[in-house]
Amino acid sequence: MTFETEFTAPNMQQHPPGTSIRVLVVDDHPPMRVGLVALIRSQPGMDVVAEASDGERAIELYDELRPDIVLMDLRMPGIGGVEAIQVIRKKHPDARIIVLSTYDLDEDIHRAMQSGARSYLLKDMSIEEIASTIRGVFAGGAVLPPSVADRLNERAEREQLTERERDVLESLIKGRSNKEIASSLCISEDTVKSHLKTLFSKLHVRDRTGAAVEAIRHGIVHIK
Amino acid sequence: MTFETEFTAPNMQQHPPGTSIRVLVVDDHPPMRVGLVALIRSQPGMDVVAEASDGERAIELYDELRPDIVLMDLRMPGIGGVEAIQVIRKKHPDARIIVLSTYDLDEDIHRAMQSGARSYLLKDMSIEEIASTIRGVFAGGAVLPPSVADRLNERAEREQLTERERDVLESLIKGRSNKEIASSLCISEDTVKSHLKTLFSKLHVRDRTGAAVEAIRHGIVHIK
DNA sequence: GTGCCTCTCACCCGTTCGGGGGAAAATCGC
DNA sequence: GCGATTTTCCCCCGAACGGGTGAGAGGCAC
Repeated sequence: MTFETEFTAPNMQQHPPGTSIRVLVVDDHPPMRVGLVALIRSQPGMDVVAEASDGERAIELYDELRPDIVLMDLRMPGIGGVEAIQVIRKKHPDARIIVLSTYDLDEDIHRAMQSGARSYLLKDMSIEEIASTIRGVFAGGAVLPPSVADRLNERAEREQLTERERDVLESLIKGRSNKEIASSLCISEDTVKSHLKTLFSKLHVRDRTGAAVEAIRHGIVHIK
Repeated sequence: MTFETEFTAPNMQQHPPGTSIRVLVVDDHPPMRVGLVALIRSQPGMDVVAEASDGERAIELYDELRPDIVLMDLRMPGIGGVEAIQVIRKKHPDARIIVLSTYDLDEDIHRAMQSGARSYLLKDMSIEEIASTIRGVFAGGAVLPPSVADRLNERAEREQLTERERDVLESLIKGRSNKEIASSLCISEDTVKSHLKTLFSKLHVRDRTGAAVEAIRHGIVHIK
């Protein structure tokens, strides 16, 4: 699986005169919402039709308004961005959703893209990049800025964890010993150690502490 | 050390007609800067005199413009917010700086306040809270919204780590064994174990993995 | 079927880790 | 100077951990 890098130039798509790209903005930070709305309204041929501060409201507003583009933050209270994307795309497979995240947590990028997001932007990008990505996605493509495509591919090249390995990892981060992980997952301690061995080699670490740090660093497991 | 909660009502301070509260906005995320600027400009008696996207530029601009208020993000590339606050306050002890952070990482709150920030805001706060805090700090007080004061006090009640303990903790998070930590800090392995014992009890964990997770969770040590 | 992967479990063995003590310097505030 | 804190080091010891190796059961693909 490789992500393409067809980054579009600004204004590549001329929309019909009189109509605008209708955007739904979803972010839990009020000043960020103000910024995104101002940014979009300042662009010719673009308008904000609604704002939401969580995933649940975003789903409602999508159903109601059918915007052309959704600009979706990932980490939000309640229903997060990834889940909201899944719900929206299930009902509306043609929904065009662009993920906008603070972190370059590769695991979240991956989950969002697999859930059907068309593009992924980081908040440290310029307003030009953001605007041109909206135009590009509206024009129909899965538009990714080069830097993001690189990160996605880097993530894709990383070794995948199995479901069970993830379970062990989560349990480990809760501070449990091998014995406790075993009983919480209803398997033997030897099996836990077996999973840990493959886990260490996949994450390129040599002990549980390294595994915990690496998992948190890459957003494989969320704490907080 | 206890932080007071004298949260001010909006518009508590009437500034002289004709003059405005001159604000410097510092944040590395372009859309967030747009939002903060729009938010401030929309408030009567407030204006943005400049924007910066990193600590270094913020320091330059403060020297040049002497704004009434600095709205400062903490996590930025290059010189971070805490260091920028320290530099500015050293030259200008009367500088009024408000920290604006995405995370409620208690350790960063604490460092920023100890470096001389007058108040601390989180990005999930409303534009009303942000505006009224700017007015309050301009009026002269150290204004903290109640929720933030709570978090600060919670942090203050937590047990303090000594410098050496912090060194050991950082080294631990780099994935080092006790022996490696010892040689990297030029002390004996027994000393490392001794520090770890007190570290575990202060952080209320029982092993190095728990210590690593807890340190990252509370922002005591930054990864990434 | 044959292969591949995942999940499960087992045994051995050396190392590391963490808890329990104790204690001597150095630093700092009062 | 005196007490508190910090930093340094030491000992003992059992439990936990991690590496090596092997292997059976189940699922899926070709």
